[in-house]
Amino acid sequence: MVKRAANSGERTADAIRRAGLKLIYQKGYAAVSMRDLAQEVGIGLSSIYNHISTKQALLVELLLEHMNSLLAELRPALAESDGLSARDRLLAFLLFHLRYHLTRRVEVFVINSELRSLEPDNLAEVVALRRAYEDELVAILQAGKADGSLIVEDPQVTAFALISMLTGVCNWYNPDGRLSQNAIIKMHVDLIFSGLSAPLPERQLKAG
Amino acid sequence: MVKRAANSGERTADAIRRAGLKLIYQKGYAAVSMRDLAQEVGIGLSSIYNHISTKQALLVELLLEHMNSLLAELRPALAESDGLSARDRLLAFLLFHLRYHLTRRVEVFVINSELRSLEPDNLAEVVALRRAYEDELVAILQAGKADGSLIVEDPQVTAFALISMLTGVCNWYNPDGRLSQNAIIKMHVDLIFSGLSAPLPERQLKAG
Amino acid sequence: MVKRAANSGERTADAIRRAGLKLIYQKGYAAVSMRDLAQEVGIGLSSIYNHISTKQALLVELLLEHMNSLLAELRPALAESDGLSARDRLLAFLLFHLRYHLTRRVEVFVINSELRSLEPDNLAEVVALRRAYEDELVAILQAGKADGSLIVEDPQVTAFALISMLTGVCNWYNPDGRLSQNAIIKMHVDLIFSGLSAPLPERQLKAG
Amino acid sequence: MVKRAANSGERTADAIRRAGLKLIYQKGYAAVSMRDLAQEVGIGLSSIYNHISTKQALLVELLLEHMNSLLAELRPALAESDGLSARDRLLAFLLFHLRYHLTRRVEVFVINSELRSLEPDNLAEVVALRRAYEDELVAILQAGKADGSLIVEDPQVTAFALISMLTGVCNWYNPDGRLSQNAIIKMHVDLIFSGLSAPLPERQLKAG
DNA sequence: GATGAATGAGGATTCATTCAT
DNA sequence: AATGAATGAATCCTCATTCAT
Repeated sequence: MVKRAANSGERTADAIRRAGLKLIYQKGYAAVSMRDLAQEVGIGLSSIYNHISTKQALLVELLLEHMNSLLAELRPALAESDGLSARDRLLAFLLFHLRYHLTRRVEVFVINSELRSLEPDNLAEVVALRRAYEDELVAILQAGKADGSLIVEDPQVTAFALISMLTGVCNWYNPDGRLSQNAIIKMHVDLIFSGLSAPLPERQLKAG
Repeated sequence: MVKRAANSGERTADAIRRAGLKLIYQKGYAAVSMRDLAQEVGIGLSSIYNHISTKQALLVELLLEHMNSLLAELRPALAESDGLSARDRLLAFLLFHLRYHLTRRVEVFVINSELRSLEPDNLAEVVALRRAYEDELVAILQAGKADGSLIVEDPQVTAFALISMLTGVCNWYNPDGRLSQNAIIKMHVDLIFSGLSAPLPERQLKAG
Repeated sequence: MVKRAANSGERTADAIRRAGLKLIYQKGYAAVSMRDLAQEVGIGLSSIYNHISTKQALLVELLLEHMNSLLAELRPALAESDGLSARDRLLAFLLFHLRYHLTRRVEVFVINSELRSLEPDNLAEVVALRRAYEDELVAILQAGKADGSLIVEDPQVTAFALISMLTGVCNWYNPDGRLSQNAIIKMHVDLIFSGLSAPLPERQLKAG
Repeated sequence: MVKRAANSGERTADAIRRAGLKLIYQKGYAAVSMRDLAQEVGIGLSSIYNHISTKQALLVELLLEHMNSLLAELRPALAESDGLSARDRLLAFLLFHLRYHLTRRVEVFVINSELRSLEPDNLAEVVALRRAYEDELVAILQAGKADGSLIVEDPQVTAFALISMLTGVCNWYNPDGRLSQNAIIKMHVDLIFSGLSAPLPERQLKAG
């Protein structure tokens, strides 16, 4: 009795993913009920199970899809600076990371807050991808430390610190706010490369 | 079967707060059940309600207590550098923030992940305190921008960026790990003040 | 384990209403648990919520349905005596009221005992219907007072008194008892129209 | 540490009874919690159990006390009309009943609505007293039927009808309302003795 | 006599999920 | 693919009652 376009199944499945992402972002995985989800999508509760097998499966799917696309887009972004210095590669990484995270704030927030909602096996899978991403940055920092183009004492710690800072923008960035993405990106890049300390003459003399 | 001691009431209430903090940290507020909490404390489920009025009230109490103690301890820490330059005051802030957050990782994690579990009124109260804390940093950055001791384009953005980075250590710091608190603190302070870019002669020349 | 039929939904909903009415009659609204109700219906506890939204909603539904049907049936019953004297209209009202209340004793008892279990808004709605019913009687008594066919000092008070008396039969009438509905109705009508006082000659003389 | 007047125990017990009566009247026995009761009295929850053994025991105590005092006051009220006609004795009963019920509306309401909250043994005890009261009225009606001073077909049914009507005043009487107790009493007595039917000339002729 | 703390049982309601239609 | 009905387990919280202090 109910007729839909040929790909209505895919459309519904997509709607479920989108609604799931939105609701998990707003309320957290544990606080989102399948009823909430069904209502947001506009279908009956039990219909959801024609498209996903489990609430947990939906979360896993969302997180894996995010991590895979993050990694998939990182490689070409870094490739452009392939022969260049670690410093340039770091710049490329930063630009990519910030652009990507500012654009997909919701996914980023979710993955950072819902790791603990994952069952062990699923957690391992997601964490592996996340580590792969971090390792790209660690590798750059190690190279920079080696070639002297970057001042890095502990690449792992620095990588964590940078990712924490850069990912934090998702928590407050508002696309309708007073600052453009480019402005925000520039500020962060400057901060990371140059720090806050002003190299004033007198201070340089004192130090000397 | 019933155990009682002089101030058993206070002791139980404390145990509930401690257990609540721990469980919320591990599983998230929404995923912690009052049964879990009772079992962790080692009392009957209904006994919990002799000490807290509501699950939500427990969360609020934990978060407010944390924010209040954070602010209370910040003031004296900053007071020591009262007459000094903005740069010195920033250093004092960074040292305090890192030390405090490395010491109370659990509370910090909880407050950063459970704001969305707060009912509107409670959220407003907690957020107000959090803003007061951030504003201390913003004020320092503004002063540094004004007196030229710090390179800051947008104090608000920089404050967010710094807090994101500094708070991120809670996510990975392990007191039994290979790095001491002091080492971690030093790395972060260096990164914030000086950035990663190495001021090598050849680069300066190139740039010039 | 799962039973289903064409319109099993409606059937279950009806069964819930019937069981609810019966249990509330027997034990009182506050003393009926949803477990009791589910057991009486013969379904799982949580299944009830596929048919009603709330325990309170069930009560409201029962009471409103009763009041609406009472009013709906009153109008045609009165219509037959439309052009007649107030005395005749009163008789029609009494006959209708007694017949109806003797037939639906359970609903009548419930509505008289559970008004205080209603939340304010629901109470207002039910009370409005109840007042509409009372007003029909008040209007008849007023007309009778006006045309002199009835001795009525205060129509409102008399209406309350009559309804109290007539509704009281629900508390003791037993369809298997020694008295038929008709006998009971006759006694009440006689009492209301003529009172208990015997018009003995000597007394009439004394009064004269 | 806590000192009270000598009879503070009795005072508290009384306060509990009063508060219990009030709350049961307002919300119904099942809906009143011991917490409610303690709060109304202004003492700690567990302190209640120094004065009553059980929630049910409180209800029984209230109801028995009411019935006993009702019966105790009825006897002298009837004694005054001891040698007189059944009609006069009925009048005495009506006056007593109305006066008493108008004065102790709360107790009357409670006993009429909470019989079903009584455990079987307690119910039997209360019902026995209630029957004794009703039997006084039945006896008067029987006497009136025998001596011809009252028109009564079935004394039992008439007794129920009268008590229902007379007790109903508790549901709407308001001591601050427009009608005095005396006015209300007169109306009811007139209604019971004379009925509503007006003895108009033409009707008398028709009847003759 | 008063009470703070404890408790097992039970309160209404929601949970994720299944399955026949 | 969609769904209404069903369900056992779990949700937060309140219940009347007890008892050591």
